[in-house]
Amino acid sequence: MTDTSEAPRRRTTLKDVAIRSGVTVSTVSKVVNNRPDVGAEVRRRVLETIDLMEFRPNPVARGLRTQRSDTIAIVTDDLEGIFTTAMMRGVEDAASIAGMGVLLCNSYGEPEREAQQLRRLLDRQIDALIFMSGNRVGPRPDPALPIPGDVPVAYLYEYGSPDIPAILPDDEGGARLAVEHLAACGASSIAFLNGPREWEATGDRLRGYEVGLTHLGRSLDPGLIATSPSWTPEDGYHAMSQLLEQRPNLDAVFCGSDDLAVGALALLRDRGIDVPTEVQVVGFDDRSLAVHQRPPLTTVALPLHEMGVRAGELVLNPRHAVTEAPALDRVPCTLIERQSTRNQTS
Amino acid sequence: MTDTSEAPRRRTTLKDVAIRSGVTVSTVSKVVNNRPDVGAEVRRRVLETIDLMEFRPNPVARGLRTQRSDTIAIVTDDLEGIFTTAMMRGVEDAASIAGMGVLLCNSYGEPEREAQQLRRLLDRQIDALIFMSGNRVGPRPDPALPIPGDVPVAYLYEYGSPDIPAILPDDEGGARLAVEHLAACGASSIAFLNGPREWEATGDRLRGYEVGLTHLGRSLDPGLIATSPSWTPEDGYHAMSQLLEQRPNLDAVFCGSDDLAVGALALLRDRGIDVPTEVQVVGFDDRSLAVHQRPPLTTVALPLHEMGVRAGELVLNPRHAVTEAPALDRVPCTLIERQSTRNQTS
DNA sequence: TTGAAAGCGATACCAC
DNA sequence: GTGGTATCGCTTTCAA
Repeated sequence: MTDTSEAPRRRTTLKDVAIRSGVTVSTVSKVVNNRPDVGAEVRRRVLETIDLMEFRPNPVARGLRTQRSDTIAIVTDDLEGIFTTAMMRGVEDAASIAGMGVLLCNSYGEPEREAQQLRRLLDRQIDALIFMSGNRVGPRPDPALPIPGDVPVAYLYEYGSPDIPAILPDDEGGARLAVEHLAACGASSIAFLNGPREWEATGDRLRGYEVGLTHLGRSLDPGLIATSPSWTPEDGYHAMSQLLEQRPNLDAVFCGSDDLAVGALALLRDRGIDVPTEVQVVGFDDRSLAVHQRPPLTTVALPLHEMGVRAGELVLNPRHAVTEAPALDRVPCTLIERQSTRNQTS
Repeated sequence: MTDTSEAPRRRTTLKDVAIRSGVTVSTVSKVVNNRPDVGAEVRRRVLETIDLMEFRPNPVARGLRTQRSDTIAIVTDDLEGIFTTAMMRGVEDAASIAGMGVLLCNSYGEPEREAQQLRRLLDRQIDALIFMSGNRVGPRPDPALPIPGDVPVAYLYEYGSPDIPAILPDDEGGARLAVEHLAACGASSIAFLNGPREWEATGDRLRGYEVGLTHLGRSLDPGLIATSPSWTPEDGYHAMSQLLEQRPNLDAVFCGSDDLAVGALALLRDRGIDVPTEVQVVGFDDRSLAVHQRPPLTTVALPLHEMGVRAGELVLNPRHAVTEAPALDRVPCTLIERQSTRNQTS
């Protein structure tokens, strides 16, 4: 095998830099960690040598000494969850500000794997831990391994023991947002095409729908609520047709997910009902498909990135937790206006 | 905040064990790494102390000394890819046999991120590297950072410079499998409902379809081939209807993906055409939805797990690469027989 | 402000 | 077989 890559020549160390710049390792170390007690001229010289020699401190050695790793780990049960990436980016953004890296681990939802992963992570001196659900908010059992008290922990998109702070989306508030938007756009009969009951978020969204209507001084009509047995567009399609059967005069429908909304849109199209002039539609989740619908779907966006950021900040500044201790942090959703609802200002 | 977890008491070290068992650290180290040069009695005693004290060697310290991390990293461009998890499990299985752990990193498909991640990984003394595509086989640029020659590298579900071995599914062979199965099940007019041309795998599958038919001594009929503009069931539905229009007498259809097959099944159902008595259907990928179709879908399974295993073994035994140097390893697909095709033996 | 030296927790070479 | 000890690369008192 002809070797195409660089020779594996020994990496330059603190000592190399020290010798080259005519000081001792102590001094170089101070410069690297930019401590104040270093003369300006010396610092300049050392810094110069550092990037001349392309020195990067060995994190393993540093870790041995400091017992830290500048790394925070995310343990998830579902890599493929459609929300993992967005949340992870949030965590990474928060982490990188603090000069930390993020590690992702998959427990496959198996406690045994989780324990194994945690053991590994803890052995590698992880500095903080975030347990994240990939696609579904809900309760979870305690970590498969007791976490040492000096490792901050948070739940993200899931929750459990009140000892561990959790970051969740404000599904209820999001649903209210949708209802209020529809009302503001002139809808008088707003239906709710809900997702499967077993999903915790659907309960929250239903509550938001009800609270929203009530708050608007409107009455609740059970005939305006349909529950789809699944999240698929197909079932959304059927549920929408039911809804129309029960309440032919409805002029708006709030869907519990974008997928359901896709189904609803399809049915409305098949029936020759125009969106948004005859019926307005709002989805939930702001999946990428929302923008590609005809018309582009107005939807409630989950604050995934922001949730990740908060989780990251939370574990990086555990002092917050001590003082404020917000066991449950509900992050507000935002409404993304597109063309499946009428413009509020027109 | 009342602390519910264990006190963070200092972890037990090699030295602790040594003292407790009345030997020196050298000896304990030997036992831990089960070196032969240790007396049976001493070994027993030390081992006993080890699990009495719940000693686990500190991988950071060990890493500093050995320059290794017992960890192999996977860098993927797509965490949410529907195939990531299965391949990752394969890698993990191969790794765990060698006592290695696996780290997953997301480059988000951005070279800059990839470079950043690689820098981090290399700094942390990763022992091997696998670049993995989450959902689509295709060529990729060289690693965003030159990889030191002593770190074995492999591509998984993607490929690039011939210096780096690649593990890919044998899409062509898989397609042949499907065609041959359909023929064996008595199909005389086998259509191919292909996916979008831009996807490399569809080309391979088309070739397999053609080679398969040719090999069976059948002629190729362009009218039996449809190309769906996307992978969605909707487009599969339409393509299937086209196919029937062009060749009303077809009695089998091989679909380029399970999703397309779902669409095809839907159309056949709508048309009142029975599967498998009138038309037999085979999918590709063996997604979980295949088994839930009516009838359950016969499909060609991608050897994802096996591919992961091979990638893992490859980077763990780079000597193989030196001698055999299989730049491209095509792993055979397997046929999963279900009820959308007629039983071969009946 | 700078430097000397003691670790962090393990491995490995070399005596005994 | 077992033990002493230098070493991996860096951080961190503590003196100078």
